[in-house]
Amino acid sequence: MKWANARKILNSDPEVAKALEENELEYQVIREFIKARIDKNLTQKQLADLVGTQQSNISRLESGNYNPSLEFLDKVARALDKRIHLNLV
Amino acid sequence: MKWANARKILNSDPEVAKALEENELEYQVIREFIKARIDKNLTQKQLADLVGTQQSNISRLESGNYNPSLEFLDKVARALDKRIHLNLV
DNA sequence: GAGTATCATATCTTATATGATATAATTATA
DNA sequence: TATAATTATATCATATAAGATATGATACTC
Repeated sequence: MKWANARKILNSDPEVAKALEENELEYQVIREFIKARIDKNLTQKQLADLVGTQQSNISRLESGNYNPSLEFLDKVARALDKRIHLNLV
Repeated sequence: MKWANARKILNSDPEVAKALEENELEYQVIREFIKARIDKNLTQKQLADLVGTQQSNISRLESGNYNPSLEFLDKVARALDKRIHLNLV
């Protein structure tokens, strides 16, 4: 199934649609970071060491229900040899 | 003077270059938010009311030396009828 | 230049992000 | 299937974000 289709079905329930809309950014950010880590073939532990934190904290970031600061995201991004681009659209 | 030129001069001092590089994201984000607010002809007070916070907190965001959370930035963006796009590049 | 609007700064309180450790759950490998 | 590797979850301590109020500094307007 195409995502557009799945999204249409999900949106038909107002509560689901609302939850999706409100958490769009969070999940997009999580996906970006997980993808970047996997692309570099790093474990959470390895990334944690590069960042200077613990594996559990990387897991917390990647698992959601979390509101990271811009600086923390920036640190993780740099450990992944990336830079954050943030735009208002 | 073109920015590229100014940047070249600034970069010639390693300490200045380092400070610039480290704070690039912060200043870019600040500029985005200030521009979006001005474009909508809102005062900090008006934006604060829309966000549900105080004028001083908007000023704190726009004045730097601050490490906002993703959620706070998202709230402000939405009050400005914008959405945050965050990418790793 | 007095009065007003806007923004910056200082400071307090409270909520929560982050560092940290331990351990459970899950997945990969032999 | 047992062992190891990896990830998720729980929890505590500490640092700090964010709400809030007050007031100082700057810029407009009359």
